[in-house]
Amino acid sequence: MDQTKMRILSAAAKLFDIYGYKGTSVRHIAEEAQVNSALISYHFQGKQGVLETLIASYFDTLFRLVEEQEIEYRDAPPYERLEQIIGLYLRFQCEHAPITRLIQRELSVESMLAREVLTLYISRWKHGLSRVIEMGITSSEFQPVSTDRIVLAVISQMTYPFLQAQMVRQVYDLEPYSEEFALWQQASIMRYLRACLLDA
Amino acid sequence: MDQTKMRILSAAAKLFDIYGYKGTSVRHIAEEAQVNSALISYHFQGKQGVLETLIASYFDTLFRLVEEQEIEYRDAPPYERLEQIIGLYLRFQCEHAPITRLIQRELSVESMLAREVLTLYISRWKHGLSRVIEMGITSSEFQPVSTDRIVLAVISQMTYPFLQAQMVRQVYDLEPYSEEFALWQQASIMRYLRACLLDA
DNA sequence: GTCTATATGGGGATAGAC
DNA sequence: GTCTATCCCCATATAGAC
Repeated sequence: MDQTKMRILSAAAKLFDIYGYKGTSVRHIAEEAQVNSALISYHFQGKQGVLETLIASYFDTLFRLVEEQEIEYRDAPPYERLEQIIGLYLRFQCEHAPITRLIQRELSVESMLAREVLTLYISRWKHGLSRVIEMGITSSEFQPVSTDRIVLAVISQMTYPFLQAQMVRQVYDLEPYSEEFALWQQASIMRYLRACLLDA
Repeated sequence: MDQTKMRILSAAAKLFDIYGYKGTSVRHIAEEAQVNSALISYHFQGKQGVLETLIASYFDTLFRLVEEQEIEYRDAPPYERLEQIIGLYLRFQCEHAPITRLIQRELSVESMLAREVLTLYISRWKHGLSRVIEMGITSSEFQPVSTDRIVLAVISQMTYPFLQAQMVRQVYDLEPYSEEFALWQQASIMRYLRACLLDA
């Protein structure tokens, strides 16, 4: 990928994150990327193409990492695998915070794109967690519970603080991108999971 | 409030929810409300005025309900009060789902309005929960924990499934506005709180 | 309070030169 | 691949008649 395309993508990611997709103009992206505005249509067939490229590469990278980790922890017990996958998701969200926020926000509006992202990517994103839980239930290491509901609760705790980073900073006096926050978040989620999956 | 203003407000709430604030035009609101588009500027000084009115009345209603409940449960033990306030927040979110989604989405974009909502309303929204937890800690009924972090985890579990209602329906096969979902959500949050506040 | 008509600006996209 | 100039559309907001 040549330099111009990269500059456009990172400028767009930054501005979409801050002002939203509709709140960001092609001209503004071009200015931030220090690139002529016509190049955005040339390289990405328009503003929506930029968004789609960002989303696709976000999930492609994530799923590649998940696959690598699944091979590495193939023989680990479910609880440990759960801990690992949650750690991976959290780290990834934090390292790709602008696009995470962008995706989560745009998913909540009605659009063709949102529906496609849900079916193409989000179900697989969820599956990364639910398969590990189901594995633990099958092997009787976890209580038999409604996997979907548990996964939804976990994803809520993982994702909401990143989406509402300004709220977290301003109202909760916490820094959502700090190492300390990530550690607490993981500990909190694992405590929840123990209460659901291990205790009666 | 006369009928025209009401029609505009409910049309706007519906469309802002579905298409987002920026994704909704004044013309579209007027059409949905079956009202002349000039009346929106006349009654609310523009599109942003409609949004501000919706947000203000949402929180005014919520805080009124919270105050009423605080009087009613004045002498109840902290755990029961916690259960009550969470139930109230959940019911309110569900009954005012479009505006809840709208607010949560728009909060995540950088704007003057978002900052004002955070300082004016969200801190008080959080306080409704944190004061009950702090009360329980003071009376030694709860473990001494970081209230802010717990409240953030609770709010995440309460709010994210409503914001991402389409995801919940399409990927999790759950209906976020159903009675059954609300019951499970409350039970799940209380289980989390017991694990944090009561157990070692 | 409500309407019509319109002013004014900004948006995304592209044709065509280099 | 990159730039300039421009087209066309749609948005918000308002002036002024009723």
